[in-house]
Amino acid sequence: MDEGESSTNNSSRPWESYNTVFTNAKAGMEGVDKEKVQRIVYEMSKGSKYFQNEERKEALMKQKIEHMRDRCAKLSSSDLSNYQKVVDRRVLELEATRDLSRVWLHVDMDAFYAAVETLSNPSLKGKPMAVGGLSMISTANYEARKFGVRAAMPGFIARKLCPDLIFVPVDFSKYTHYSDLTRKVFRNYDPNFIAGSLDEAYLDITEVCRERGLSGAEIAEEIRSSVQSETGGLTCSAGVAANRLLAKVCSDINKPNGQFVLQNDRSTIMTFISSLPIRKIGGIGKVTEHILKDALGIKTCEDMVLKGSLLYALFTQSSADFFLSVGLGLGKTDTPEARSRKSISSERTFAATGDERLLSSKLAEIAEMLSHDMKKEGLTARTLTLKLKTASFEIRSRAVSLQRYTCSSEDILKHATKLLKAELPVSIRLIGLRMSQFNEETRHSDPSQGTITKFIVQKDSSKQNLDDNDSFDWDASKTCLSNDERLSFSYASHDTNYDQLKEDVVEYEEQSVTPEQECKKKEEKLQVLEGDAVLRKHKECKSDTSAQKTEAVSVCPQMETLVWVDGYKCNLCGIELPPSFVEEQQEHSDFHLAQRLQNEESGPSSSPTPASKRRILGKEKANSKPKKQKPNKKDDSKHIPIHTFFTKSNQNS
DNA sequence: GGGGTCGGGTCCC
DNA sequence: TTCCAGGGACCCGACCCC
Repeated sequence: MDEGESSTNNSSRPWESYNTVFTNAKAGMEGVDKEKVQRIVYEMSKGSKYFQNEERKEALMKQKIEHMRDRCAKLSSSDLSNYQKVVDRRVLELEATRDLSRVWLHVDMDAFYAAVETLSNPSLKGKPMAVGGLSMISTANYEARKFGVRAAMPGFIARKLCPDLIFVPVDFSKYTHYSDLTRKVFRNYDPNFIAGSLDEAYLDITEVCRERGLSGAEIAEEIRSSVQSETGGLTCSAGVAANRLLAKVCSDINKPNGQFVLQNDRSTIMTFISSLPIRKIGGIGKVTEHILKDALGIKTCEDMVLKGSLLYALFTQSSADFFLSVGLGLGKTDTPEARSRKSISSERTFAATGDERLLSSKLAEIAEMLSHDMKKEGLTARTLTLKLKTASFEIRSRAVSLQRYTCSSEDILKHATKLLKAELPVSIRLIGLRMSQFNEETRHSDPSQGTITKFIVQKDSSKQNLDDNDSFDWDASKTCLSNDERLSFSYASHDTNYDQLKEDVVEYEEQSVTPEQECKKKEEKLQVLEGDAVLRKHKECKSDTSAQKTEAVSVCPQMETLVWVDGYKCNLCGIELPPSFVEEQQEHSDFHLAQRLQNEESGPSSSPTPASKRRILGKEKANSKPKKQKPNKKDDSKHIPIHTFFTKSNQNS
């Protein structure tokens, strides 16, 4: 690109400075006439609202870069030498963490969605094809990529680039099915493999290499070949390296249907890294690349170390640390802790409108979708965020934290409407709703509950045809947890729940609530205690008041003894757990025992307290609460490197 | 000053 | 003809309250 040039330049080739993600080199796009693609994308975008917004963003980025250059220029040599000392110390510290004992493999399916579609419709073979629609493409096959068509490109531009392009609508159920097949293969090599998405995974193949006396390359060959045969022809690419960051870079090198192995040897890694463009690193996107290149002259990973003092001078410590570790070829080598979802959202794009009635009906639709998804996952949350994209592509978000956890579409819509009304009048093309700040107590019992829920869903649904192993593992990989991890996690949470329960009882006694609030609270309590499985049952009964009462009593037994009817059905609350779920059944029995103890101790009126309410309550109690481990902001458990980089705040400048 | 919250931004698939 | 998605994570600065 023409770095110094403004987006409003008078060049005879204005498209050259119109940088979109579509012009980046991607696998399969080597022979593409880049300039032609760039020109067509530019011509089709020019003057549009989208284009104007891109220009606005570009201008902001340039401003940021200028600002950084200024600050760079103001650094004295003594500043720099001080920062260099910091770098030297950090290099030593980071080097000390280098672990060359592991062998990581990153598998990435080749043009996954497109390949699946071709598999189910062989007539598409050899023809340029894209999965998606005229507004957006999810992925394109390699024939289409030759024309410059690629993922995240609007379909109407793709069609211009490739008039014969065939569009196939997205069908996630199909991709999930094939993804499951690949995961069956991965599990044989690493039962705790990390699923990055439907089409990629990280496997720690250290043990399998050692046990079978095979090299990483041989295992990679074997896995790729198994994936191909198990799926009936889907190909994938693999990268093998000492850590996940490098393995991911490697899997892209010989794409498609190839592999690349980077030896676990420091000097080999340093050589590899030395010329590696920073954009190849996961987490360094378009913006970060430009900032590093244009403001600091950093183009390769090696430059990150060479210009370390500038990085520590201009960026926050965590960003600088990440850059430096990239420069040293370091990455995660551990199998990460469980990663649970932090938010759930739903959004829809439509033809821009300022019509209040239309917008409110869209809002209601989205609230309904979100509520449905939350109920499906047994989640309740208390922070609602409204996202709007205006007709001019400006993105706004407005959030509100509620008094209590909810998942009801009425609650969501009520608060979302307030947020939206405050923004009107405005022409909007997208509305999104997100719920976050989940009920933590529920969250702690989530891991095993996911499995339980699955069981119940399967039992309830005659349409389900997945076998148990498949669906369980699909769940596990979604939350990045192995079955073992889920169990241990669940056990750990058990005591917490009981302690929590006792505290909630005490706190509840200090409040007065309306019957309606009590009902809602009961709903939360049920989740705290038993997870979404019982909640589901409870909700089913909710429409019928008398049934609800019966249910509420049945889940709060006093002194009965638990018996597993037919080996799987709890006589006390009716929850169903397969006989093979020995530990879950035991855990469930423990729950009833705890409940009995609690009832004996505090009497029957118990209900949780919303977090906000708890804060208002006596500090003593709040403090005595077992503190949940708050994830460290620089937590190493993240297994997918996603970073956003911020410069240090503008101190006195 | 620390923690919580909100809003904007970046990145990934 | 059609005119730039949707879901999720994380980071940071600013602001507010205690």
